[in-house]
Amino acid sequence: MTYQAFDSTMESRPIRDIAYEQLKHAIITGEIPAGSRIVETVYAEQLHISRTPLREALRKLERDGLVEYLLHRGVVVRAFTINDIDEIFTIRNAMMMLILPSVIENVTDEVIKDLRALLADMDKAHDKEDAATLATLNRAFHGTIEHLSDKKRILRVIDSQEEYIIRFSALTIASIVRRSNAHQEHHQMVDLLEKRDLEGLKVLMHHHLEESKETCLKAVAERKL
Amino acid sequence: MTYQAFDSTMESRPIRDIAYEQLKHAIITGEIPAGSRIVETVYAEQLHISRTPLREALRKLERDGLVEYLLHRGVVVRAFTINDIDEIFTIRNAMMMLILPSVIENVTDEVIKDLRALLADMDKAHDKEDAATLATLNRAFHGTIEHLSDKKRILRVIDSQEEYIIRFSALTIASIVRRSNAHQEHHQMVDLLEKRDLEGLKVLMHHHLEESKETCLKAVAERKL
DNA sequence: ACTTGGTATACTGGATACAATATTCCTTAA
DNA sequence: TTAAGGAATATTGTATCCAGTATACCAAGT
Repeated sequence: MTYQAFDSTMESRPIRDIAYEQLKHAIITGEIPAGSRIVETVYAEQLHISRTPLREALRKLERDGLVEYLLHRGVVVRAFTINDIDEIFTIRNAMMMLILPSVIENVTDEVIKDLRALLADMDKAHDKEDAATLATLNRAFHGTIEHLSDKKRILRVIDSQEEYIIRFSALTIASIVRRSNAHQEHHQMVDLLEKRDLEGLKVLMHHHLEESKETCLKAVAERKL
Repeated sequence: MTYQAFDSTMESRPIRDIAYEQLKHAIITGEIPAGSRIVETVYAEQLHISRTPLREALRKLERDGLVEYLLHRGVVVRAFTINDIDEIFTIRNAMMMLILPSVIENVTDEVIKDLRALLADMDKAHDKEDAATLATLNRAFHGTIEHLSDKKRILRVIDSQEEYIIRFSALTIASIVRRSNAHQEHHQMVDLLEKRDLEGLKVLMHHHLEESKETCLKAVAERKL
């Protein structure tokens, strides 16, 4: 954690949101280990903010389930197991299956073009083995597809898992063989989208996310997290 | 809304949680209509609390997606459409399908006994046409089944929809024919659970929740909400 | 030594005070 | 008359303060 909630350039959003994101990131990356107590005064001081916005951030984290609240004892960071990873991918996969019909419905040639442009960039990053860029582009790619859907609440569920997925995608991308397969699958996705082939896309997407999960679980089992 | 966050008997939990629940309830029931602004000072006064816990409650509601936050302009209650109901039931159904295997795994004869006892009470309420009691027992019944699963995160997703389901179940129970069918299905569920028949339970549960959704959507279409 | 009681300390819970920003409405000049 | 500018107001954003509770520690008695 950078231990600073804002820099000199004025942010256009509340400090609590910045604090929230920093804490969330720090927890997900394990920078603040599971079981740690988050003492309000300590973190408020480290982030150079007062307790009030920090507490509001903690309430959000509480709703996210990242921290546990104990009466008169504040919050502690919740443990994070292999089961969690499994569930997170499972939830994501199930939600994806639910929104795909509306994705197909709403996809336009315009979006296909955008996705192809993204794919071109991803090709480059893939050839250069630029994992960091590839990770970012991957997220953009999936995000673009997902947000074709107008199922707001389902998207909210997906988004609530987003941070984890970002964290984990680094693991899946680290696997060379998985990276190649995933890359191919991304191309196929756009093809199927273009053909408006719902069933094909469902099968492919399900497989794609399952493979990601497996790779990720394997990586974690090998203690790479 | 009762416009009072606590009574004279000391509560053993923070005011913010009480405020959170009251606001959530008021929003879901429509007591605070969609589009309303929630001005902190106004509601703090009505609930006889200060702005601090109220704001923490608002942050939670924000994470729930019940209110929308606008920079320097506070929160407004989000609109609630028929699509939302559709999605809520859809999410619940999908999540249910994901946890059923673990439900079957963890079910014990002890729990079956409890469920049968619940069913007996439900029989009575059903015969007496005591809709209110039936609604409560229904929730207990489903809750008992769901929480047999050890999929913590998936349960969290289900629980996040819980309030809505409670609200809507009043609508489905209002339908006499649906009430009867649902009641029968509940009995069948326990039978299938006892037999550890995963596939049968999946089919039945899926059907059960789909029917509830349809009944609910129909009721809403008839402006009963 | 071990337990018990009490006190000090640390921390959360909640209220209030102050600052910053947005909105409203009125005034004034073209 | 209307548009622009600018107080006045309303409301959020943040900090600080006080009170209440739990925990830790220490001392005294058994």
